[in-house]
Amino acid sequence: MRQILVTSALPYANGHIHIGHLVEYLQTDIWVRFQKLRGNRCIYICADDTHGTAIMIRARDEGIGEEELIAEMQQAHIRDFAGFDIEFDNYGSTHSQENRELCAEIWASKREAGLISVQEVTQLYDVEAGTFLADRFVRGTCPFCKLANQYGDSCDNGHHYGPVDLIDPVSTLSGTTPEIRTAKHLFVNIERLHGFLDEWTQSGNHLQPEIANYLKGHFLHEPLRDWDVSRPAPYFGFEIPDSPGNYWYVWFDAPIGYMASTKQWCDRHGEDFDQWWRSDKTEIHHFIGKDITYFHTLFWPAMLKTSGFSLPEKVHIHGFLTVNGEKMSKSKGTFVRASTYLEHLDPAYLRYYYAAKLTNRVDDIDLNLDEFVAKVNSDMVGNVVNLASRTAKFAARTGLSDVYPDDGGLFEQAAKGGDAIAEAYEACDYGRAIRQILVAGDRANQFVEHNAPWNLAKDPEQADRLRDVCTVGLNLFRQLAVYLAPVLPRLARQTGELLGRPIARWDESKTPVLGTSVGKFRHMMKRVDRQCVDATVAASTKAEPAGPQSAPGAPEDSDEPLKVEPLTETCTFDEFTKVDLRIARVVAAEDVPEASKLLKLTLSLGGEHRRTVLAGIKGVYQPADLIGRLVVCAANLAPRKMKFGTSEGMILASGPGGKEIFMLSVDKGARPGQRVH
RNA sequence: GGGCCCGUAGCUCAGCGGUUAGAGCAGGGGACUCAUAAUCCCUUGGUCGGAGGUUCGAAUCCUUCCGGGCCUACCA
Repeated sequence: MRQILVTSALPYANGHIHIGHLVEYLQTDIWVRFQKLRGNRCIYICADDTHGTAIMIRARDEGIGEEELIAEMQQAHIRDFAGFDIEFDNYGSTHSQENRELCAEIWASKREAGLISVQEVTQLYDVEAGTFLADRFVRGTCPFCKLANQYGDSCDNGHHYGPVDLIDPVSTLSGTTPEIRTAKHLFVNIERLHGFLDEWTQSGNHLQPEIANYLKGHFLHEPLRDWDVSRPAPYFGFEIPDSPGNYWYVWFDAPIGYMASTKQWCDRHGEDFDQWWRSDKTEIHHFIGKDITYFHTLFWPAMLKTSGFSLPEKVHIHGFLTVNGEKMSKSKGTFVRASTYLEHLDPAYLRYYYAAKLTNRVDDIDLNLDEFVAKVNSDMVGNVVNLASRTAKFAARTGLSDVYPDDGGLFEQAAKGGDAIAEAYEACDYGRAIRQILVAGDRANQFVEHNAPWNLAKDPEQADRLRDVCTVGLNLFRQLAVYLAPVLPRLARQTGELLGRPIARWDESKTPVLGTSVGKFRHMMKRVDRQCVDATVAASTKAEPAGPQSAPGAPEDSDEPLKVEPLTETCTFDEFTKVDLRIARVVAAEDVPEASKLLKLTLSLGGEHRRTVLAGIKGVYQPADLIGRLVVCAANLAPRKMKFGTSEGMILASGPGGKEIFMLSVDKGARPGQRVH
């Protein structure tokens, strides 16, 4: 019997669980249920990730204390997970006494190993809010391309810089201009463990091959940079014991939360913590998304290594969720919260659909809503549950036969197939497992079809034969329920109730149930109603709670854009008139093949006045569609030499970037060359 | 510029060196009527992104190109 400790990444206490998160928690829950069903000793550990600036700011905005905020959010998370039958053995919090102590212990071992150094870090400081500003809390003008309203670390054109280099920086917390301040931060030297990380990441099957390659090419081919693990006060987190006024950075204490949550479980169950985190007896498996690969495959093993804890046996990394082939979108209603889903749909649907789609690769998975309806209905209701539905009624009268009847080897075949299905689950290749289960379901339906119990039921002399056919049908169904139990625990429970024997172990697929009575059949899964899916999307489309009531019929505009890009400082009329905006006609437009975002436009300001402008709108606008249209351009902007030529102005457009760029258009009658006042 | 993943039937995907390339769904035809308009049988449909190469044999291995996605760097 293996002893296995499994974790999912800790959800951040700053937001609610949505269907994207659920890919991971369902993937993990299925794996854990599988392990338990197989008879392995397995615990599923998780917790809320509660520290950091974002929590501090949010609590301040809501006018409540951080601890109140995180307590409420933890309750909401636990409720959402429970609604999807995600069953943790312990769900803790990084803001716990256990975590504080473990952080201190690990910290002490880093000190002892001489891995901690102090370095000066210069950051922007918001005097009014009384806090240093993380990059995403600063907006300003890019020092390279002069693009306004950019984050503190990089701009939409892909330039990288430090927040201190931003032109006209503004704090998004207070709207004031931050000042530059220097503070001492504590750093962990990871480079000293470079050799170990080379070895650990590249051998032993701890990582998927594409991840191991990625690390080799991106981080391990050069010296590893020191890791900044402290933040100066004020910060919501744990103060570093030997460095008053400094707090552990949220990413230092978050993974330690896995251990702290395990500790709570151990204390509740009289278990020895060291048997789980300092023992070769226990396999540790982390399930995470590809976005946090870096922390779990480099820093985390390095931290564990120097502190003498067990290293993960495997870090399982999954991709992101797309819906209908696109990123989840609030405006399209595909950013669906767990709680919203549960108001309209059965969690079993999503558990099944994700399982059918998941592989052991890092690929993104797509939730196609049409396919979601079709797949659940035809696979689960039409194929699997239908087996019970079409035989249980007859068997309720007769019970099951005492001796397993001849079924042409179907039961044995499906029993043997269990090993391959188990292998697929073990490898996190759930899609493969599901495919095999469905094949067994097809064969079982054929058996029922050929033996037509509905005809046997008409002839009293065929009663024994009828009972035998139903005994086979229900036992073949039960095998499917066993194999699907990790994915559909409720179906397994209902099957246990129907046949009077609970499903508790994988091996029960090898032994038929005989000689028992059969309960009254009740639908085990309803067909997915397309309207409920639409209702879920509609309920998710509602904008964030809008501000003041607007006139009936008026569009309800969210204030999100303003939050993302707060208004800048007042400028005078004279300053405004310094920018000479002109109407221009696009007379030529061509692709810049080597550039990823640029189109080369030739603008006419009337007569012979031409301007060449390189505009970052490739992929959003087609060159052919632009020719002839009127645009607004900043005409007196100093020419800028760029990699692909000189740009002699800018086209006015709004939007956050990426595919969302919206050029300003001009009402009819405007003429090229006219000034915009 | 570098890296990774993907490109197989209308859709979602399996197959990853060996008989005429598969499944589910969708489409077409039939059967059945126990079952949640479920099920069963038959069937249409693919120069396996393109081109080279290795091999007795390639969807499968190699090279290269094209297309899609992601990551990362650099330039301005």
